[in-house]
Amino acid sequence: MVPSPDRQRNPLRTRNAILDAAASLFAERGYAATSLADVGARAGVSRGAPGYCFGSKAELYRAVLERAIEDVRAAVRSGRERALASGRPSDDVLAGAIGEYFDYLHSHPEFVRLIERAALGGEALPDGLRPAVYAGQEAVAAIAEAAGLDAAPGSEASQLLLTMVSLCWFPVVHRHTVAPAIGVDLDTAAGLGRRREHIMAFVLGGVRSLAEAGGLSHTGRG
Amino acid sequence: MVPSPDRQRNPLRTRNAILDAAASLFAERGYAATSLADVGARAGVSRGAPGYCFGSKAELYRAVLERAIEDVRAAVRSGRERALASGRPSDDVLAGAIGEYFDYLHSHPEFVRLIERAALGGEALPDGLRPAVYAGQEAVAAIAEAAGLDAAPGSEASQLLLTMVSLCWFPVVHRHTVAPAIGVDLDTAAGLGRRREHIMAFVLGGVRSLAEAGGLSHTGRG
DNA sequence: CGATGCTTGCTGGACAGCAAGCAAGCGACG
DNA sequence: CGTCGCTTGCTTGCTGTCCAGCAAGCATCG
Repeated sequence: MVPSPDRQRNPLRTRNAILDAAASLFAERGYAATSLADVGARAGVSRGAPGYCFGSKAELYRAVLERAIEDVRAAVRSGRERALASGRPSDDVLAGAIGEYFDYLHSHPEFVRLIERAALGGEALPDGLRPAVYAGQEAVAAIAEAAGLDAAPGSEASQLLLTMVSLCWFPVVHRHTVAPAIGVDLDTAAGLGRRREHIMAFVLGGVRSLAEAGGLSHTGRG
Repeated sequence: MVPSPDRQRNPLRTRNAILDAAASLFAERGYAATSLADVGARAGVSRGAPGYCFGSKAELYRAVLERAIEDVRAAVRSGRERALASGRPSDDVLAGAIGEYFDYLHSHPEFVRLIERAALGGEALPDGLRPAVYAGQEAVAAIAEAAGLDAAPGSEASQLLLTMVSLCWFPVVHRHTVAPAIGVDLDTAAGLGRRREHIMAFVLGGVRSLAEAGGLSHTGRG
């Protein structure tokens, strides 16, 4: 790697370039199929720079995961605050949350792939996922507020959140495999929008039906 | 690999042993992180046998995927036939289909992981997935019958099936990651059962609500 | 029935290519 | 000049592929 003359020394910039490159490559190809040389090339640094900056490949992977999870945690928090500030009816807030989450995942497919691969495991140690738990708990609290449910672990709010996450997550991963095989188009903006609407309508309908049937503390609008 | 004296020559048995071993290893560790020597060891054959029987690693992977998809296609077909023969009300059939699919995936986590990795792609060519399309179309037809909907591509039946698949699929993959972070227990039989019930109730509620709101041709019971 | 010659299933050594990690080197900055 | 950030040459271990060889079966012949 010939150092271009205009490039100043900038450790932080290098570090972030390597993190970006590694994140995209790990997401695309997986941990085992990505070499440190590939990462260096995409980051515009030398073959050895990733190893130098992060000590080892495993450590680089950990750092990538940590940053990704911290990012999504920040997104959850900001979304929650916006929802709280809006003062809208709970059904609207719930619908808004679903739509926002759906859009967030579809504009960060790299994040989804990364986490998906980590969850499949085996390729490398998925430690350093501690912050993920906090992100999850914050999300449960947010959704419980929105739907007017109890936020305890194992509660209906948890189940509801898992349902929302499942529905928003799947189309990102299986956009080009299961979805077209089933006959759902997710390649066009229109198709994606239809899926989005379906999920929102479906979840709201399901919540309403659960509330009626199970006598939940769902407060409807308020 | 010392050939055990009792082991007779048996090409089919060897081939299947290699396919089994490769399927479990690819599912556990991914394509790139699995060596042909590992496959041979787990299959109880020599290091060179996988390469000899399948020509190349990529070809072995293709064969593994093909068999897995063929298996699930058979399962879909048999489930559909059983549902048709039962003559039960459509809501019951729908609920039964969801429950069966949920159980099928949870008793074949290896299949889920395999397909998930293939969908994430990049690791290897996900060709030979043509049979998957047929399986998908058969499943749409089945679900359309069950819910009394139109089975055309892009129809509500497709959307509904994708919803069912998403909900049943996700807990298998994220059983030890997202689910516990959110506070949903999927490790005990009781927790898994709760999730199962939640999904079934939720989908039925959603379908009913869609039918009421959108004026769908959902025929309720019949 | 036994011997013979060929096919086929499978083994394990050889080899080339690649990737991670190490360390010496080198230019820039303080 | 010393330190820091990074590069580059090299080592070492692993992996896919090729291939020569061996042994089990099978058919044909004596």
